[in-house]
Amino acid sequence: MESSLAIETNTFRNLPEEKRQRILEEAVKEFAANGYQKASLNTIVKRLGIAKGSLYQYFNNKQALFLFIFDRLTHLVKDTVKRSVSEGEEADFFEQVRRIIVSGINFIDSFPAYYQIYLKVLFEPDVPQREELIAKVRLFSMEFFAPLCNAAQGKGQIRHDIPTSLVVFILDAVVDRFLQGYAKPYLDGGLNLSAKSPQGLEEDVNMIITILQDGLCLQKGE
Amino acid sequence: MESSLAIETNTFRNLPEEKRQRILEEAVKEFAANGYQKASLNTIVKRLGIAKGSLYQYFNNKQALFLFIFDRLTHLVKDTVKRSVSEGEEADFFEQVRRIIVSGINFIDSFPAYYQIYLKVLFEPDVPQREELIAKVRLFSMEFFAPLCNAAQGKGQIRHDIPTSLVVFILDAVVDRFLQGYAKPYLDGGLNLSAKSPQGLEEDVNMIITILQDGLCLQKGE
DNA sequence: ATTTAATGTGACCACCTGGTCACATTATGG
DNA sequence: CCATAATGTGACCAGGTGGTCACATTAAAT
Repeated sequence: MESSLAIETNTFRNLPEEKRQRILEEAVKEFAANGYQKASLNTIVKRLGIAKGSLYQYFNNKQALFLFIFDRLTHLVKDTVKRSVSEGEEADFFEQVRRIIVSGINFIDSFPAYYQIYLKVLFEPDVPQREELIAKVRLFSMEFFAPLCNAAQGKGQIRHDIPTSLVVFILDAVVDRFLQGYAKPYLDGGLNLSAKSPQGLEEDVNMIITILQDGLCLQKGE
Repeated sequence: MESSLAIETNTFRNLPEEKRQRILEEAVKEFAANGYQKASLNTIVKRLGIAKGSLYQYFNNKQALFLFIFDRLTHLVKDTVKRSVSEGEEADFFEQVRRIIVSGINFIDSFPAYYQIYLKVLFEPDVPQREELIAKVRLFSMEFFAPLCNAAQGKGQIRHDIPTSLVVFILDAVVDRFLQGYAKPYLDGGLNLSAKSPQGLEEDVNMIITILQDGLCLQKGE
């Protein structure tokens, strides 16, 4: 049941499922490879073997096609994160952080092209409604981390001499970079994340969590 | 004394200093605003009030102009970091990390357009020789952090149950993101870094260092 | 003053883009 | 079977790009 404010055309909605998927798949590939501006509708229609006019009967313009795809992206993220996190509702603070990272890895594995699009949007200046789009996806990490931190401070699980905003900032920085490094090897700082086995990844994640917990200094118990 | 492998033309090198600066300034502005691909040579020459043919007598093509500018960028980074760090040669590990962050802030304040170019290159897929260029700039953070960590582990300043590579990774992630947030408000996760006074920034930096030192857990002394 | 070399110039080129539209084709329903 | 609506089509458009080149202008050297 689509709303009447749908960004896509009735014509597109009435298309046979198979064709609709083919079109989206190809468009996602193109946007993932080239970002918004450099993505070429000519290339998309050429690869699909359909006329350009047809594409313009499915979506009013390039922007509409892109926004439709990004909307799917946010839904996919939402679902993936929820699935990974909702299980451990009452878990320890750092366990929940760990789950967020794992769900991020899962998302990248499941929908690498969509994650590419997210990265592109993040750093491409003139994608339409960029800030809103980023905010939509970030809502999960931000709106998720902030209450998590507050709760943890309440429960005495983390220190309260540091503002929540700074804690969230550090968590977000490390998590984001870890995922970026997993998707883009040249950003992993030599960790070689993309080539690691699930076990190897888990070890790295656990050590990162350990550092976040106890810091880089020598521990008293050692 | 330029090498004979110079990327720029003799004609450009013989230009009066003032004109050379004007041209570079305008080109830097354009690349900073639009990245490599979308930067327009037509726009540059229009703003400069020179003919396009002239620009092509200074640089063989768009790529040469860009590489010349990026080369200046790496030199500027090198100088800025060296100046900030060399003073505290024998300082504490975390103090040196703090200095790196401060020198990053200094660089962004001094050469905002150049930092913009770096960010663009970092996430624009088809800039020529992107990986080499990134590596050149990263060399400082990576090749700087790694020996720093090793030395610190030797001196017993940081724990040694965590591989150096992971320590470097976390440092790099946090430092990079902090600087990105300082330059791009929508990346600062609500910290509002770009609007803060130097004192405010210093406080944030110090708290981040504290967390890196001692972790997020409640400290025994509290 | 005259020749020669170095620079400056902008119209022009081929190519690509997002978007349009008159027309062909197909489906639908009476 | 036919009329009408829905869908598919690709040549075409204006606007932009990086790059070229024959020519004008200036500087240097003889």
